Amino acid sequence: MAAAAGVSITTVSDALNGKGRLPDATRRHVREVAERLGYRPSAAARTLRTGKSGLIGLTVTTYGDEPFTFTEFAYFAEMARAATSAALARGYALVILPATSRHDVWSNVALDGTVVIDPSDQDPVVTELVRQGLPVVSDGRPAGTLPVTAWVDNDHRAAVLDLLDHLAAAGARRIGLLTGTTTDTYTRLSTTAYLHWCERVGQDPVYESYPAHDPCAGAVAADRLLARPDRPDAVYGLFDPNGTDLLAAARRYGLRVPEDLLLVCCSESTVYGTTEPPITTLSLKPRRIGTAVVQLLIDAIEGVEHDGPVEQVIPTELIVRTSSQRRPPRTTVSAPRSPSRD
Amino acid sequence: MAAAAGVSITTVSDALNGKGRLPDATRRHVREVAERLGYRPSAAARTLRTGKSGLIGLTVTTYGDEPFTFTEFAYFAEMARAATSAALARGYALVILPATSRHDVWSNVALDGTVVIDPSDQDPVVTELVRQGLPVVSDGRPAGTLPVTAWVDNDHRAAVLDLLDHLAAAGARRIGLLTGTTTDTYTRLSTTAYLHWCERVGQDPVYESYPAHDPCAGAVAADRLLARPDRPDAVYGLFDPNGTDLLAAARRYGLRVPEDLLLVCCSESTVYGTTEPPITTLSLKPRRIGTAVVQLLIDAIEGVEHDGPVEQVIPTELIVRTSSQRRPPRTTVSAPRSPSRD
DNA sequence: TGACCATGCAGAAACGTGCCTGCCAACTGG
DNA sequence: CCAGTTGGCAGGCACGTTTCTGCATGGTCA
Repeated sequence: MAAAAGVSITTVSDALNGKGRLPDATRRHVREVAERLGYRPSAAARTLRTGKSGLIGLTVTTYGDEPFTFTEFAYFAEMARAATSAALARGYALVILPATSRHDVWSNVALDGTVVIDPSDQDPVVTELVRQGLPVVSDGRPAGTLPVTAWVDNDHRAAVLDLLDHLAAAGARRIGLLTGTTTDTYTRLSTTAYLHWCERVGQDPVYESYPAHDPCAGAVAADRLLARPDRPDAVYGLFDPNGTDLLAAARRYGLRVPEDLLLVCCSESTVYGTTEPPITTLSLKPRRIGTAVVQLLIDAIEGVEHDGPVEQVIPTELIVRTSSQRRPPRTTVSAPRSPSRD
Repeated sequence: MAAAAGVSITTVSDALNGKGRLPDATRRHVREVAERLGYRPSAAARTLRTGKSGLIGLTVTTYGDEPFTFTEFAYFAEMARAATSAALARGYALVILPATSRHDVWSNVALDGTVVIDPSDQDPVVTELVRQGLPVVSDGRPAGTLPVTAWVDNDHRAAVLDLLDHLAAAGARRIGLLTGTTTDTYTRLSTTAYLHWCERVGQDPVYESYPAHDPCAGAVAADRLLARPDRPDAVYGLFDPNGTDLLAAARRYGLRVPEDLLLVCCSESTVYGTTEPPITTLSLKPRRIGTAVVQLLIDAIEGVEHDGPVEQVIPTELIVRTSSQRRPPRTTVSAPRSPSRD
């Protein structure tokens, strides 16, 4: 390449990177030759020399044997998409990595930093990365003393309390919970918020737990919850598929929604706008979270100072639909759903 | 590191890579010191030296301004998940890249090869990669003379013909199609298969098109299709959300499913098992496609010879549910859905 | 006219591997 | 006892950048 342009290696580098003291003529000439030859500088060499790879990792905690939970929960898909977009917009690319510390893969890729979704307490991957001096930003407030660079999360407690108040205001006397057996922060915070609320209003807790990664178990647990002698007249489901599961279970028991049973679930799926009846959902705004996480990470990589705290709380949104309104509005032709933009 | 272990750099390299002529004692010693120091060989240097990065790209064609379509279609999410798993299982990591040839990102990452989902004819990214000598495997039979290394696809034509026969056997007299305005291979093949089928059985085609990336437009198009004077008594929707869209539209027009309207859509979403009524779906088996694509790509990277053709056709699966059966089975308590495993 | 500076470029040292080559010691066979 | 072989390691080059330094040349100013 340098030979083809009749200049030195230094000049090529300077011309392409806009550095050095070169007249425009030389710069143009070099770029033109590079274009003609289809020359692409070696990313590996650049990375070796500069120490920056332009790659950031994305790690999703794994339930079960499958490495990812992308599919079951629209949350992860949306969050990952937003993160990818945000990274690309700033010239970075995203690498998807397993949460398990498989040396052979992790050490094969030179990362500038990593996004970790829902890290467990004492997460070995995180501690290893931090030891290497790499910035780590987590989606989900880190448990314990996990030394992340920054984190982004919702206020799960407030969201659940607000949601339960909403159900109570709609007439619910006994609200049930469909929750998970896993110990991740989301499940834990949401469940304790529920228990607190029950204590505050003097209701006996009514809940069923199941392993969230098993879609079959979700349907069974929904059934169990509605089969109880102390059957709730409203249910909040913590996970994405709970809405359809609960709706199906309600139909099996002849319960009308919302007349006999109020329903809310936490989901990012748009299908709940067109179910019969449409189901109220709690959105955690994964796109905003994915974007925020990546921004914080790249800021840390590039040494941008944050005077504020490196914690960011994203507000949730309760999308109220028919399933949580005791008096459903007069049935009218519902407008086609419109795309939500954040 | 070499100094800490009291050996030469060569010995360290040989010890960690299992090469050279070293007694087990030395090998163990070096590995132990490396472990103690938390030493990780530089991925950038290794890549520079060997020419292999252990990274493969994943590119999704973009509709509209958002770089990815992950969310709308469970297909992409499942396919990406399977591809990621398959790559990791063979020691590779996946990098998500934009389909647009943004130099700054593409040239920042050293790839060993790339998976391209649904490349357009004359795709500039593909031709550029091939020019660089990198293997490219596409999900979707490449249009025109696109020089991909290998490809994997379904037999869309056969799938559609089979599906239409199924609807006709269930009593459909006039089958409508909800299709897209885009020119990707999937849409094109499916639509022409529909037109062929219509011609064969002597039915006038009844279809509505809309830009598939716009979820709002899908609902409107579904409405349009059922509002036509030549209203079909069965509809096949090419895209994931069409099922719920059509169901909602049918309710608005007072049409019972499946008594007045048979419904099938192409989707990987599990929600169609619990809608009212459950909707028959055509599954393209994205997990098998994602796995196959990555296997072929890594085989090409590692120089594994294929005596057979480097084309692979994955069978589709028609998951028959109530919505496409004119005589619905006696209503019974439907079993909770079980996870499908491929 | 000589000192000084700006301009335009080239040389060369790293970055951290992998691998080829080579050297020394010890062992082996005749 | 000596040539040949084998085991055990170290030296050193190359991968393709970035960047620091340095060397000319020509212009400016006192």
